Amino acid sequence: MDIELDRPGLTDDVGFLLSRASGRLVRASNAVLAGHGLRVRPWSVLVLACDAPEGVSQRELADVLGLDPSQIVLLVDELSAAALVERRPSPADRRNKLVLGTAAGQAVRAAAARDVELALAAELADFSAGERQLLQELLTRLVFGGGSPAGRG
Amino acid sequence: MDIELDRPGLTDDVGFLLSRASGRLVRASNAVLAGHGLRVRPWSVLVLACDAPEGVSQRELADVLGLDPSQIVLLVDELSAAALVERRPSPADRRNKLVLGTAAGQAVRAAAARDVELALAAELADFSAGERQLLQELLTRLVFGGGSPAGRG
DNA sequence: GATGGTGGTGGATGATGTCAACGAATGGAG
DNA sequence: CTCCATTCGTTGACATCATCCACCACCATC
Repeated sequence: MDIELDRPGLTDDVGFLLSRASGRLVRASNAVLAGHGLRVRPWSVLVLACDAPEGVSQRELADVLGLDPSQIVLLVDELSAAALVERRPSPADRRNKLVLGTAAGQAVRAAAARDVELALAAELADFSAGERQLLQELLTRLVFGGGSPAGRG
Repeated sequence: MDIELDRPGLTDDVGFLLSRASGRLVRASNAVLAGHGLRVRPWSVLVLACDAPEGVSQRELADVLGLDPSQIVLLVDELSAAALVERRPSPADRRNKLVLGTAAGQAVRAAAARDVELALAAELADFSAGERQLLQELLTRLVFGGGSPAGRG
């Protein structure tokens, strides 16, 4: 039986729910990505690299992913060792190293993306398409709306 | 100019958004909780312990928080050392150790909860009350699978 | 060619996530 | 009552992640 308290409990806390939901999806995604030799973090770097036709600088990666630049180095190292991405010095600014997805990287990205989407759909099985869309929009505003790190229009 | 891709990008991925949003709120909460000598994790244990009139078993804590039982041990150790909670053997089942919030724990919980709520409100500044409520409900369903623990509606 | 600012790299340290193994206690089967 | 499977708490180990700081390469300015 449920005991209803007159003060806000932990399960009403958006921060807690976010953390819990995130952990759940990360776990599910990791399980699926393991089949491709990836984890969530390297995979997200791979996706960003493959999505940028002209490559992404590591600073941009750190910015979008909300990670410390030193983490990006290791992530790109790992993907580079697997020949999924490659570092290329920027012609405009040689400080920048543009990260680009290789052909193999593109292939892995596509295959992994499908699996991740399936795992995600399984986690969101109780949600209608509209609800999922709504959740996505709310989260997008939460992440990129306020102190937008990537400066999205 | 923005390049619109015909395939789903990372920033459209609910899992990524969840992870990013969670990280953001955890960071903000940790910053606030540092003033009370706490972090998010120990704080959530404290809240659960204080909310349960008859205490919570460590297994229940691990269950609700989605953590490994071995993590709970360290968390309760830490809170116990700070005299915010205490372990009490369950009268019904001596395997169980019920975790209870002390008077000091209740006080810290109340004070910290206010600060956390303020930090949360700041992060959700762009959201209307209805939108925040909506987000909370969606997340609750995602985490607890529709079987709402707090009995909504 | 100094100076200050930026991007990438490396290292250190504490926190997290995950798993395996152990002792204590319970519940059921003989 | 004894044996056995299960559960709870605990400990230890190990990989990943978060955060910070120092360093070098490069760019822009003067």
